[in-house]
Amino acid sequence: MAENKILYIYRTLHAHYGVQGWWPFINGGYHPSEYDYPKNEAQVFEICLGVILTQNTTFTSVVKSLTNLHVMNSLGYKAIKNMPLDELKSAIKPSGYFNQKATYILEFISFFEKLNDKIPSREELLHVKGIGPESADSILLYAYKQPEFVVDAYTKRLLVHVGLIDEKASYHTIKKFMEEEIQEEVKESQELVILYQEFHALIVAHAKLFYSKKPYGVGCFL
DNA sequence: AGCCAGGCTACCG
DNA sequence: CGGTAGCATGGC
Repeated sequence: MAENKILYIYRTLHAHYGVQGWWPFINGGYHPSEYDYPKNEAQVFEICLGVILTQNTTFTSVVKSLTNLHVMNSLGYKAIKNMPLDELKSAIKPSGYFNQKATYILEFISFFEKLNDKIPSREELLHVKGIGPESADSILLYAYKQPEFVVDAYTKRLLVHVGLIDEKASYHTIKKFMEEEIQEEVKESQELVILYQEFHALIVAHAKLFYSKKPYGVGCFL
């Protein structure tokens, strides 16, 4: 059976850049080819925290913020909840928008505590202030291993450039398109999760090189 | 020096 | 509804 274009893009990126091993942790770093992360509640929360901090920011800036919290022995929801607001803001300053993000983090923590280790639904996540569609999907995919494809600005640029979606396509449209294309070939949930995780990471790795500045897609081999 | 980063909310027409 | 200003720091 002929592979569809989306799966072709995935195979090509994977062959080119190799396994990405997202999500990275402060403790443990990258873990390519190991998909049993997160291993505990602390790692689940660290991913959620990283998702909020990385909104419209580079992950290297996020690592600085997470490291600040870590050296203060405060890289956990209980510690963050109990620390002075100014200390939190100062710790996450490198990631930008620290006033907003401090509020978002505290909002998320009160939501997270009420979960009692249950997996949140996408709808529930979207009701938390500061969690939009991409953050909700990132949390579900990387922290909770749910098969939700993550769409970001890079994904859209790439798909527009190769002519698979329209410039005006919404987040939802792009997400459903990707999920349907991929599920033509991959049905099993566990396999789907790993593919979604790697695919999004590969798109980011590739797009950093060819889709960061206009005109987008110059030199892209897809 | 200016543009961009792994977005989201609030508010506008 | 769709479109956009504002949010803030750091890297190149």
